[in-house]
Amino acid sequence: MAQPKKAASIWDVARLAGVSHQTVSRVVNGSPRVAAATRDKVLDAIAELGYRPNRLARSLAGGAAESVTVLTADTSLYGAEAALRGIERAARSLDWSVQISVLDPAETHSDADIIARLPRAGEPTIIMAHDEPGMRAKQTLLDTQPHAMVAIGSYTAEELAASPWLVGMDDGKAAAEATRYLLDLGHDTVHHVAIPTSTGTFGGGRAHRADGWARVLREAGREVPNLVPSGWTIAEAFKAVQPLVADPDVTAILCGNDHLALATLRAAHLAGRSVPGDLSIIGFDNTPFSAFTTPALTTVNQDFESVGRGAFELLRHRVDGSIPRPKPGWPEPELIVRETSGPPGART
Amino acid sequence: MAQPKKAASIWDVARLAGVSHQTVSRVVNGSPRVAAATRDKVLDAIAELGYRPNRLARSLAGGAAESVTVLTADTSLYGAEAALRGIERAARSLDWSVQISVLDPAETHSDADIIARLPRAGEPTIIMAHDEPGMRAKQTLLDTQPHAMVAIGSYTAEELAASPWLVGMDDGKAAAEATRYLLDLGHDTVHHVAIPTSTGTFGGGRAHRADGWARVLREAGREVPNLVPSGWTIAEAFKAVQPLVADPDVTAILCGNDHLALATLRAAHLAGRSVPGDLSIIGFDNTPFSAFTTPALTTVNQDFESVGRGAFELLRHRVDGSIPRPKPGWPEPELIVRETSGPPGART
DNA sequence: TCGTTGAAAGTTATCGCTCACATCACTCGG
DNA sequence: CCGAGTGATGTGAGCGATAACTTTCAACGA
Repeated sequence: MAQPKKAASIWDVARLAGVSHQTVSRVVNGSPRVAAATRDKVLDAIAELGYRPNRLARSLAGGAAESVTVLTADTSLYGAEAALRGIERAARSLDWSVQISVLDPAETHSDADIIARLPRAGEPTIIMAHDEPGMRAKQTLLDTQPHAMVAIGSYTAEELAASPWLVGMDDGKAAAEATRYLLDLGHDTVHHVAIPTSTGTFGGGRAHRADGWARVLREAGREVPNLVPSGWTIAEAFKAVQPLVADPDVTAILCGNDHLALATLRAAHLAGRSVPGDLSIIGFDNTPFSAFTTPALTTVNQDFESVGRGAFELLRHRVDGSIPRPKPGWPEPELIVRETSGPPGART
Repeated sequence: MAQPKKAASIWDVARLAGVSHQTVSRVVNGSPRVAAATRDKVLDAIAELGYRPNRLARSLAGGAAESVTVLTADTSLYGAEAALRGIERAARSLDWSVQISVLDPAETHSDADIIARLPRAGEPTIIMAHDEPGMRAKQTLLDTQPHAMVAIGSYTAEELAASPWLVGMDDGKAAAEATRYLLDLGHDTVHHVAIPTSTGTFGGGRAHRADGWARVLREAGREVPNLVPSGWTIAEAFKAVQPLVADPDVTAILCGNDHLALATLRAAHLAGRSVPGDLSIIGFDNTPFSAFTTPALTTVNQDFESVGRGAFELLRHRVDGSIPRPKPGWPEPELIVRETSGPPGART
């Protein structure tokens, strides 16, 4: 066993069972036109040799896909992780395999670079990245194999309808809802600490969370405060929100995700401001920890896992050219009110 | 473009460049024995056709591995996620591809089931799972392809030395250190809320964190309290620690990971116990959020990403039969004292 | 001048499997 | 009693590369 003894091939099984390789193939793939006795012989041989089909050879020969590659920006983000889980589950249940490839935000990936990550031309691919390299990857795939790619992100209903290769949720609407909720609570205005994708500094400008927030403020005739940009890490956010929590006029902050909200909560605490008494904080994503912070975070729940599953389904259909576009069968983002939000000056 | 136009193969390139397919192969693989003029012709053809090698075919023919499959239990655990990131980074830098396959803890996976997840016989595999299915997967691979598998986990120095296919850190030592630290602070004893892998109910019984904890208590001549078992989720932990936080005699709790610690912190808060005044809480893993809770969690830092990288390196060497075993070049687990720990009855 | 040498390029076999077709042995209707 | 029909198998050709030879041909030394 220590010796990497060559693995059994379909031919070895065929020889041992005394049949042709094609018959073995039929048995393995569950073809109905095989005599029961023959099937048993083959099955025995397979067991004895410990044979198992080589997926590589199979896809090479058959052209059957049965494999997805996920191009992602950062698996440490809760949303990305959950979506990946959804993809994996869905794929697994159909016996597809899942490859992941992390796009480094620091590097500039050339088209060739991106293409090189796919195991073969026409490889079904899901893109989960909204940063510069992600956008580039999207464009590259759109140009080379539009029928075998799908992108996950946050899009408005119109965008989703316009591009059959887009999957996502309208978190702009959710951000609007959260903002309106804070306004209704009596806050004069709401500040926004934004995740990098919301700063709209690169092509495409996915700034939906920020858009929804700004729209509601304008509709309510309020001043739209400068958006506070933050990096993805909690530490960056902690730094970014310092001026905000130090300003006593700021009574409500909508954060781009729960990590930023946690940083804001911490910063507020250290600045001596009580939450939600002096300051209301709302997060985004309903990250598992969010229900257990002190005070517990008010946040927006998003079912990323379903989105991941949906992306896989859509991709599968696009690849085999069937059904045009399945309905997004997942719940809309929804505000979950916990303990970090309340009326201004409510000193609990 | 809408039509899944067949991708260019090496033959197409050869034809266009007016050379043999082998010459194209030489150019693609950077063989030195190709005339400059020929190389240019081929390169032009490649560019014109947008040709790119098919990895499947390449591995089929060459036998070159260039692919790892990661069998993991749960990508939502910080440790697993970080290790996966480490693996991906290391693999990517060598141009290997990474497959992931999530083992469902609820299902009982048969050997065949596990084997079926690997794209081919002898597929290099890294196992990151300590639950029932993970153990089974480990055994299966150990039996069928010991030279092409590596397992990540927490092991003692002796275990690591004994099994050349093991990679990990000695978190038992770290747990011991944390326990000793609490004892030195003046606590009579330390309670332990354990992650599922520490309850030792299944084969192998990886109970290192709990072991280290119990050992120190015994060495100090203290009573070893009953270990409090918890599930992986924060909600489960929250439920499990209720009796603990309700008991005023409990002054120090070591938690199996930061999520459990967060739940404990929350439960303590709701039970009206101040931290660290009435109760000290220590977590494990130094999860990103742990520095930003209020109060900030004292925890044990572990460099999972390095472990992941190390696992990949080891696997690579095992596969090609080189170097017996590289030294684990990552930092040992280390206690990070923040705000949730202090002397008993210290009412800050 | 002829054989030697070695770089450059071409040929052929293979990897493990699926596809499309060919073959073979029966069974059944006229 | 024979050809058609049908289910069970076998045969051969790729899929897209790489590996291991073989061939071609110009340069070079004796």
